[in-house]
Amino acid sequence: MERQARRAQVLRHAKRIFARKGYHRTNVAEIVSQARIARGTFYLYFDNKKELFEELLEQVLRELAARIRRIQMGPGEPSPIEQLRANLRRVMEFVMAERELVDILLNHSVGFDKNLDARIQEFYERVAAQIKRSLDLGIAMGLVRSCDTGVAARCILGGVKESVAQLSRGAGAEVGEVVEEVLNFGLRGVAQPELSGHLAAGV
Amino acid sequence: MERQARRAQVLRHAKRIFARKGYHRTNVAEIVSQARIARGTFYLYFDNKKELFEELLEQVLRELAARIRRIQMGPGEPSPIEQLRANLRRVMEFVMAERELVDILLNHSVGFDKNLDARIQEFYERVAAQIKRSLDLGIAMGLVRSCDTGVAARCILGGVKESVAQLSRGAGAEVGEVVEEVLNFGLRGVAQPELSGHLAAGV
Amino acid sequence: MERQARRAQVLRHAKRIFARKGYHRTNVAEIVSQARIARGTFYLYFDNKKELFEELLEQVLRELAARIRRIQMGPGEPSPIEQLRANLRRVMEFVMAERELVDILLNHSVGFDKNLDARIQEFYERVAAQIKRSLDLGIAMGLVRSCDTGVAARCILGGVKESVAQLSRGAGAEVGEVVEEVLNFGLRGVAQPELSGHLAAGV
Amino acid sequence: MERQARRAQVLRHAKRIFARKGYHRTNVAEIVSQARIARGTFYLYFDNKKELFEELLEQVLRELAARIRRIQMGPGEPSPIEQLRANLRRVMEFVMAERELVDILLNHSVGFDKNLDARIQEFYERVAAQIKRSLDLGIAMGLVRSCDTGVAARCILGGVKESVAQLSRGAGAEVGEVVEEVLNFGLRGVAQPELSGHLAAGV
DNA sequence: GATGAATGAGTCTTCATTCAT
DNA sequence: GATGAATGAAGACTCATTCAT
Repeated sequence: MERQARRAQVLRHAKRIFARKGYHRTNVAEIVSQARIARGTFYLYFDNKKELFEELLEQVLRELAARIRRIQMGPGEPSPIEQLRANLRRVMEFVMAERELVDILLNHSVGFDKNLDARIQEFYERVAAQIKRSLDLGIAMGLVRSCDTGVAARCILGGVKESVAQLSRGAGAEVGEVVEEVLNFGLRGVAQPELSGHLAAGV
Repeated sequence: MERQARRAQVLRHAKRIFARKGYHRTNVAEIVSQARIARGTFYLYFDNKKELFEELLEQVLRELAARIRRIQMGPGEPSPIEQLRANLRRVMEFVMAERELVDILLNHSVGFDKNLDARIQEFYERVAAQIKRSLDLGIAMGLVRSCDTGVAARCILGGVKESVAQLSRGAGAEVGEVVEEVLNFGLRGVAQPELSGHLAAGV
Repeated sequence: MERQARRAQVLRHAKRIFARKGYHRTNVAEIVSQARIARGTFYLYFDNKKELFEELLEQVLRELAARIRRIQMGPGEPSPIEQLRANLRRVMEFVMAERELVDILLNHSVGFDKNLDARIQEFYERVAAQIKRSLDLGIAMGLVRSCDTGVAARCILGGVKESVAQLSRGAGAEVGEVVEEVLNFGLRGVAQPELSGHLAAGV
Repeated sequence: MERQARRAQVLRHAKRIFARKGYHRTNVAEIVSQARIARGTFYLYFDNKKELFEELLEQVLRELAARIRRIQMGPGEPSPIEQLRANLRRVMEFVMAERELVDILLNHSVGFDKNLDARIQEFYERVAAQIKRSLDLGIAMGLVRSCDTGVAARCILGGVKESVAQLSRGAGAEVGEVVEEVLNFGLRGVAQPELSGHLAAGV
């Protein structure tokens, strides 16, 4: 486990630097200097610079994926809206706890490498598809207005991403308030007009 | 005007390559090879690689800014919703016409340089502020529900960005449909519940 | 003669720039820009940058050589000292009139090119040899003390060069005073001790 | 000290090449090839080509400065003339031992860079000033004839420089003879006529 | 003759990665 | 395992010279 501790140490420092300067402007020299290890040691733990970066990216995608849970419809489950709220809250709390990681995902990862681009693209695609499925179900249940659920899903995803970025930047409101507003906005955007009125201020 | 034609030629090729590979992975050698000019010729028209990139970025920001017009409230003006629709349409049409440029903005520009980052940040900030002002006005006029307009503005901006990206990627629906859906979604997301019902399918 | 005028114009500007920045840091772009001619035109008048530089150097060496006259011993000639003084004066007056050219010779010409180095070396060698011959003659005539005339000739040449540089730099005394002091110093340095006393203040 | 040895190795080779070809015509490729190191290794030891050159220049100026000692007038000190002779000898011996370094100073350093030019200029200025002070003192003591000591100092400096260059070129006499002749010449050039006779052949 | 756009060889410098100790 | 000196491929930029108009 000594090995894992070393890796973690390097990852921690690399994360900070990647978040600040991006992949290309970060050089191995700075990582090893910050992590207080020798240049050669770096390559004992990571195949190369790119692999390290990918590992950080994998970390953030895995964690985010874990925090976005599928809506459960069984009896005894919290209401769907409550589950959405919980999802959002888990995502936003992660954002606040791991700003640097989120920064890497949001700002420094696209256009860096074909494979990685695809990996990230795929993640968002999956999230968007999950939202779309929920919307389609909502329509079937008469809760969601009839609409192009593909586009609507993108709008919701985009709204969340932008709010996440804003939150990570440290500007704007508290996590709780942002969660409520994003949820409120998203729900009203797709809700059946007749139901929209029932969405109270606190949703 | 010969000079401008040459510049344009180089810009055209560079745009394509930057869009595909990003700033760092694009090298001057490839630009000049694609543009069928000699290495030195490049430097007759641009100070350096960065300056060329910035010019492309400036181009897209300028064009987008020009296409997003402030909502006019005077008599004889089209309805605010119609003006929003026109804004969205102009933006989306530009996206379709200049996918590569939009790609550069969306995927390859953040985390590249302090100044450029700030330049882009500022652009989005301005757009978000414009949206927020509209929402605040909407609240005063009783058209928009009471909400955290800062967060809501970010949600709208995010939704547009994500839809734009999707559109640029070539996936999904037609421009017209996307415009309508984004508009519809955004309006309902912030509209007074009583008015939401009046937003017909075609808004 | 139009052609000669053009050449002269370019030479004049090039001279100034070479004097200020040296051969390597002066580029053809600046020369043609200052001379208000097109880049291509430059090559109608000069084979290349180096040739232009050599021409300037040739100019200064030729002019200096012309101003350093062999001492004439016949009856009716001015005294040898008077002839030395005239030589020195002619050299120094040229220095003051053509500082830029002298600067090129003194500061920017050595170590630039094998051939040119040899050319300059040879010039100084010739001057040194001339001085040495005079000293040898002086010894034969009992005017000059017995000494290593090779080294003494170098000392005299060095003294003149250094004084010339100082003069060109604009620091120090008037031409007349410098001429007298250099002459006085040089003569005393080599004169027979018995004659040294006869060299009055004004030599 | 390993590091110092490496630096020294590179400096040694660079010195030789700079001496032969000057700063601009020497390229890093040749230095590393001669020093049998890789291109990148060069930059482990020196920031860039210019810094390396400056270090060599600094070396020669520092060493020369150390070898030129102020004349001490106290009892028990060697006679002033003996001290001058020792200074000259130390300088000339350094010249013979480090011809390449001296070549760099004498032939390749002027007109290369504003700062460096100033650095060298200043060095000579200081030496000239030191000579001038000695002459002024000599006048006060009745040993030196009344003269423009500024110009005389330049003549002496020039004589030494020229002799040094000659010596470095390998032409001419032995160090010992040159020292004696330069000293003799310089002293007689400025001595009170009455004393000039007392300066025997061996000064 | 004059022009100036175009050329491309030449140079410095960076940095991810390796390997002998 | 750890080290850090060494490597060399890669890339940006300059500038003397040419040549079609």
